[in-house]
Amino acid sequence: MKTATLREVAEHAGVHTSTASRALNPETRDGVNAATARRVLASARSLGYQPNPIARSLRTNRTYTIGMLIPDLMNPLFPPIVRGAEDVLSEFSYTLLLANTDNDPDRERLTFEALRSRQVDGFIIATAWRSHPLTSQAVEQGLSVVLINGLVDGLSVPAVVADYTIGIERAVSHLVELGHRQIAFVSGPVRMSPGITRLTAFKQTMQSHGLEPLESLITVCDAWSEREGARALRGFLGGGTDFTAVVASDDLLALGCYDVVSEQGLTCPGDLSIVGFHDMPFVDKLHPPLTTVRVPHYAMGAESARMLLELLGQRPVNVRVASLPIELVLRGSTAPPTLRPGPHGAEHSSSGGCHRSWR
Amino acid sequence: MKTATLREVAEHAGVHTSTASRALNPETRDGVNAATARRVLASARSLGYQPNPIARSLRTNRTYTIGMLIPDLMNPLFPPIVRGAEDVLSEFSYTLLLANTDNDPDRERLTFEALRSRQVDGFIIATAWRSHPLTSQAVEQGLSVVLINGLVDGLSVPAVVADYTIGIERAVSHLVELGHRQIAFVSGPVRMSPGITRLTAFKQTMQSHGLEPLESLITVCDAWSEREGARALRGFLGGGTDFTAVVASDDLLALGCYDVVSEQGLTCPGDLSIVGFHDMPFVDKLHPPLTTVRVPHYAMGAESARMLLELLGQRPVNVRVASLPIELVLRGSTAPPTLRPGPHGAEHSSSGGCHRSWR
DNA sequence: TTGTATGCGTTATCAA
DNA sequence: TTGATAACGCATACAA
Repeated sequence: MKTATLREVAEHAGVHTSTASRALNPETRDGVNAATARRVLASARSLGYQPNPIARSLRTNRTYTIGMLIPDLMNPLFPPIVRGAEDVLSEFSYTLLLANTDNDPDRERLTFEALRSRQVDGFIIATAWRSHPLTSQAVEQGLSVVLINGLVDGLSVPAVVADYTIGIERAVSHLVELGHRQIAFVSGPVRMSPGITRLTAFKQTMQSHGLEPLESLITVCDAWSEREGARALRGFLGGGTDFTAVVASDDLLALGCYDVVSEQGLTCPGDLSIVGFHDMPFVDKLHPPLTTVRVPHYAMGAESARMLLELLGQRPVNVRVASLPIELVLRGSTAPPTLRPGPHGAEHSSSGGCHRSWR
Repeated sequence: MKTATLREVAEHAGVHTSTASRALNPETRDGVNAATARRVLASARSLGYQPNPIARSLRTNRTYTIGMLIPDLMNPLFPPIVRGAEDVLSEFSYTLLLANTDNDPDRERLTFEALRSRQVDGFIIATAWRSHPLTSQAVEQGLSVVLINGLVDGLSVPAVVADYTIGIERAVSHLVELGHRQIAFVSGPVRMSPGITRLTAFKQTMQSHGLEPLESLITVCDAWSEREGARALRGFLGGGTDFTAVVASDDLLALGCYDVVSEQGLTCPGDLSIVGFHDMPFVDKLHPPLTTVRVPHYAMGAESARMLLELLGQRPVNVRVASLPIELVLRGSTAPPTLRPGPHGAEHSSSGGCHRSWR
């Protein structure tokens, strides 16, 4: 089932392949007699001509394909990102080559080279390492790269992120407004861009409310996983420092906290308010529904593709970082702290809202 | 940043390009002097030679790319399927081209043609329509296609599915063992292969237990969505036929049932047992945790890729349908029917376990 | 405005 | 065992 070739179209129209080529290509069509152009187009249609992108690519060094590197499609973060990118890419007749890296440097390198050797026109990279030689080298070599979900330290490269800082700000402020003063933070890995950004934002927001972010109420996790989230909360509960609320840097971390809450016979939000981050699918179905920061993943994916396409365009474009708006989604996992009779009792005292009963 | 070409390698090694090509290609390497071969390989390595797949494809008509058509990556079903496929494809140096179709025939056709014109070596198609001209034509034209998640009526084509029938059997039998007799079924679209398969399995299993599948307790939904699931359950509740349990053909449908349960002030599993299908991520976190049929999506994706690769291999292979094992995951949404005092009261009577109180 | 000629980087056929 | 040559399908510099 071979499709017609340019030559066949040309013969059918009674012109030479070069003329046919020009007529078929909108860019060069005006250099050809309108009548012949019409004739060629008619022939092409009648023969069901489809240009062979392989041959074209060999000639033009453009494949109209984009390589996308993500850690793991099975992390609920990524499907909407990928889908957003694919939607705009396909709109512009680009095709997406997708590869998972599991955040494993070797696998990253391998898949990157595989895509590169396939002559993809550009890359969308979703591995959010702050230090990422792969990206640095790619940029150095003049490859077109757009980062999504994070930045690389010290590297000027187009990127799409969300207003993570504002997200954390909203989360913390919400808790403070509810009356919480002792707020714990479950941080994602600080070697990853969103991890450090959110941790920093947490500390700053606390201070801007006149609250001290206590080291004993901050745990930096090794991964964005439920297990790590659970570990963090267990640590807080056994750590001897009172707290009435937890901000998690990610919904999976928050889910881990949920597990510990029921494991320890506590209640949320009665004993402990919890805020997540990302608004993953179905966290509104949890018990209680998770208050969380909604990140516009689909829009981010779409924007990253638009940015890359722009980068690939003729005219030079200045590097920029798009930061998409974010919102706090109020649900059932946050409430005012319960004032239980404690040794001091005052809401603002260091052990106010003392919940040590669940230790 | 151009990579070295074959010609450069040949010159460096002091041989002709054709010799270099032969030396580099394991298939043809034995047709070349061992010493020269070594010399060529050394040159290639020292120049960092990477074959240009575009040029190779133009010549060989093989791209080592696979096109994958899925309805929507944002449906939690598909990420593991895609990931499974990508993992084995990349293992064999194939690259995945991914496209979403939204089950829209026009978009399907467009993306299919786009991938085809890119000369993908084969297709993995995850749109489970029972009647699918696209697939039929592709097969007719001799394209390599593997279906995943469904079959096309009357078409002999390799496919990977799971034992959906057994899954439904287990679900229904589980409910029957718990004592349920009036069991409703929320069916997916019957124009889709998994939809009709599960509906048929439900009816058969009911009959095998000596129970009559009542039309008034079966609703065929238009989509695998929460909204449709909710609509179905509302219909049952307002339909005048008693029932104590619901089997949903999909977890999203089951989620819709959950919504109606709380909307109507009912309890699950107290008033109503619910079984889902698929074991989507996080349904174990629902309240109550969803009893559901676990479908091995990742393994299915991986198997579909293996099958396609085999199909692409040299020796002809007979069409087959791989049906992967499935299991029922018992969680909190199923329990024995509550025996409330009803007009008849007998457990096995037609209105036994009458729960009309929630009408 | 159209045709000629050439090359993109490979592989495959044929001779030597 | 190796080299010369053509061809895959298209785009483009140049000539007409």
